[in-house]
Amino acid sequence: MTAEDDTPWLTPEERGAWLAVAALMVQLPTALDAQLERDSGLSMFEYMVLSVLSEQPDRTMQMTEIARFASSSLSRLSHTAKRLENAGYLTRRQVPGGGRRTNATLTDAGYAKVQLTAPAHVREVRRLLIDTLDADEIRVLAGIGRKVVHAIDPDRKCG
Amino acid sequence: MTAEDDTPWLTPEERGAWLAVAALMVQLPTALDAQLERDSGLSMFEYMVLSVLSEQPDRTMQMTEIARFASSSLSRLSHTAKRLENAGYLTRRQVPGGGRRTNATLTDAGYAKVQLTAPAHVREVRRLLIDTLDADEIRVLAGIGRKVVHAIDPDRKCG
DNA sequence: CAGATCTTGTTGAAGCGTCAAGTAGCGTTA
DNA sequence: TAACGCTACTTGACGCTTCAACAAGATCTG
Repeated sequence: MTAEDDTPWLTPEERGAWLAVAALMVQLPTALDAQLERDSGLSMFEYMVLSVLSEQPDRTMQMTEIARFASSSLSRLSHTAKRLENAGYLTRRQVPGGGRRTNATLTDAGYAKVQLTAPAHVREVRRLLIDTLDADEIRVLAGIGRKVVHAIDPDRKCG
Repeated sequence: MTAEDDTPWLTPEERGAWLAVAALMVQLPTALDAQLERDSGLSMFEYMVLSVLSEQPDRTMQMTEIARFASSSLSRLSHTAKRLENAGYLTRRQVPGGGRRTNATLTDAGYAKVQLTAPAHVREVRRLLIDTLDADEIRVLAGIGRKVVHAIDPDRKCG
């Protein structure tokens, strides 16, 4: 905050953008979590796990893949998978082949849960994000997201 | 997912933008938290509290104001304030005037902590967000943030 | 002035995420 | 074939956030 140091402080415009992003970064997850919790009893993260499984042809994915896709630690996923397994939404099984790989598979109940949950969730994503912006903003936003994610982790596989 | 229902599913472009935002929304807080934790032992939220106090002329703010500014519940702030108070970074005092208002004030140690922590934090915000984008993107991003935050909570005071 | 209600803030319990440690299969090296 | 190391995953403990309940002061209302 002093006048003369070598810290590259933000300009007023940059600061404004940063404050706006910080607010979005905090509030959007909270808002989406609230809708999911209220309507389905799922957290955003749980929904992402079930959702990504539901998009696979065999409703199956390896734990590590799911974790990468959901930007989560394997530990977090393992805890959550246990809860989802207890709830009857998925099953886990060692992959017979090699290593200690584990596959998670969506059960019929899990698939039904996603089908039931998706519409209201998509509506909320639309209401809060997509329909709030015009086509140009959406295009720019997609680019921004990809650039920032790349800055955070240059050698990431998916996303 | 079925062909005929009234759910306004996302177009491929919209879906791409949403996935990019979702990734940003999850990874940027994690990355910034990691830097702060590593270099200062503070969480992003703790830093925001100390930081906003440091910007007040008298280093003082009412709890409710701080909570609004940090997009947090009063409960979360109360717990965190207790920890920051125990760490010697701030003090709390009932406002003598009316109601049950409580003011938090940054101590000298707290102010020093912010001064010490800010440069590396700003550098990280620059590295991951600001310097990754061009001026146009930053301008658009600021607008997007404000619009989305407004969609989430139309009658919010600050931000 | 008694009671109701609103705002503001704190507290304790429960749940989730993180971190460090442990388990498990497999390849590689000696 | 024993020892080491690597990847993949799980587990338990600890810390933070949330949620519900409570507390404290002010104001309104009969």
